[in-house]
Amino acid sequence: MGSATERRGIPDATVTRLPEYLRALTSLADTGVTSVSSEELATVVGVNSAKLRKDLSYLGSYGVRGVGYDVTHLSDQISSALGLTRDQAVAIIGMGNLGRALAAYNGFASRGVEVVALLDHDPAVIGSRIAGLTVEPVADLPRITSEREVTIAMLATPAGSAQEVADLVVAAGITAILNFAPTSLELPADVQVRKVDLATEVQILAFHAQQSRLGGLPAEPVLTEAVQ
Amino acid sequence: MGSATERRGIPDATVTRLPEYLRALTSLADTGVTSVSSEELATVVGVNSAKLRKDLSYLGSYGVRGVGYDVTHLSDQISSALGLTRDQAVAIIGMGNLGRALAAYNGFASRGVEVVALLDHDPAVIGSRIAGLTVEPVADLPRITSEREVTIAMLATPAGSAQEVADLVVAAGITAILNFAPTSLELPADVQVRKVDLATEVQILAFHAQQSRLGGLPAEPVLTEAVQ
DNA sequence: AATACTTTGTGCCTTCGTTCACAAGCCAGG
DNA sequence: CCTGGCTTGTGAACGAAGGCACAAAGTATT
Repeated sequence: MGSATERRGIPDATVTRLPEYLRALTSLADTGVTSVSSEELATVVGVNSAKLRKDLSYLGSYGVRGVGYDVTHLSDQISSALGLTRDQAVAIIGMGNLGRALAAYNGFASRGVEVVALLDHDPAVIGSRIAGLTVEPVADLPRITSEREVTIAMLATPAGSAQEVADLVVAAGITAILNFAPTSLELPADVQVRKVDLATEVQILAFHAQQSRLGGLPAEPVLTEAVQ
Repeated sequence: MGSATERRGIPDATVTRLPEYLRALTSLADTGVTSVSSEELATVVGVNSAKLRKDLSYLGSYGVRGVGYDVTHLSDQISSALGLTRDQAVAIIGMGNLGRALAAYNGFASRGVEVVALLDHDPAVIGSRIAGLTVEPVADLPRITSEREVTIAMLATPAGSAQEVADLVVAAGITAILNFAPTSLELPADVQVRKVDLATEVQILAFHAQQSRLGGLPAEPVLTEAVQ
């Protein structure tokens, strides 16, 4: 992640928080708020206000001292920094349970994400319609990618075929992958991969659950740190 | 007791990686491998081998110098450290697209996660069967939690009701939540929350995709003042 | 038994991220 | 215009995480 060709610009940790800020700002705007202080916004998203200000400072100085930030303007700036000036065209590959759920997920549209293609390599699935789109063969990925300007692929295949499909994705010219398959992918360094592994998340929670179960003891209160 | 399970203060960053190691080890065991070096395992999961060794050292010294780690034994130790000696009983709340997909996801069983309850508060959904379970009313959560020893809740409700439901979850005695709703929750400090937000993940990738698009340029990456 | 070889476990240094705390800057009111 | 009250933006201290490099500790070989 932090390795290789990282432009000395916005730190990774900050980038991962920007979407949170954006969501909170959008929510505030919906309730008619036009101006917000770092303290207020920080409370909403649950972070330290100094961290929030520093994060925003990487984008430029868009706050007004003594006043706060203009909600609309800040939203625009964050959107711009994230590259959301246009919707991101996403292809979902693997139409199992998860793939279908992703295709039908209605939380994307309002946040700059548009699903433009559904792919599978099972002939029994190809051609069926899911969430308003027709499932297409994986083999068509290169054509689809260039025609619809796909920038991001969501991999929802079984673990066994994830690497193989990921190679196809990269060959098709896509450089950003959201990997839902429970396996790690070996890909060129210039391809960005983020991983969402549900069982992993549960196991991390299991650890903390165990800690708090053992934690009530009078022994050592040494580790009462908050996570994240 | 005095020997093996001496896990005092495993760093968060390590905890998040342990499930990855466990998955890789399980996969290795399935292919008949009985012993593995830190270098080999590190390659499989895509991390630095020194980091891997340091991570494992927090659990204790289970490697043999000159040889490596016994796959089965190490798996057991990690499982134990994570608190996976028993399956984690999980309740999924919110039976929309995502909740259904989670309920039907077949990647849990083999990794120590058992879905023991599906909940919703829509009477039209309650009583229907999904993935072998009957959907129950959210109001029954306290009883279900104690009867089935639920330790973790997955929140797959709309953003609007997430906080409200989370409060119920906590009131029912659950202290670990995996939040799929695109909102941040305000909860007591002793409740562990992890968040999975799909749109956020895509937006993070969008940033990196944009970076590599602009990558070759010598100019400044982020200064978008002219945009209005 | 002694030497050669392999791999772990970890001390130390570097890098990255977080938090504090305060000067700088802006608005409002008199 | 000046004063007082807020809030931003950031230098500096602190802390967590990452990675190098090597001594320690084992196996294999002769």
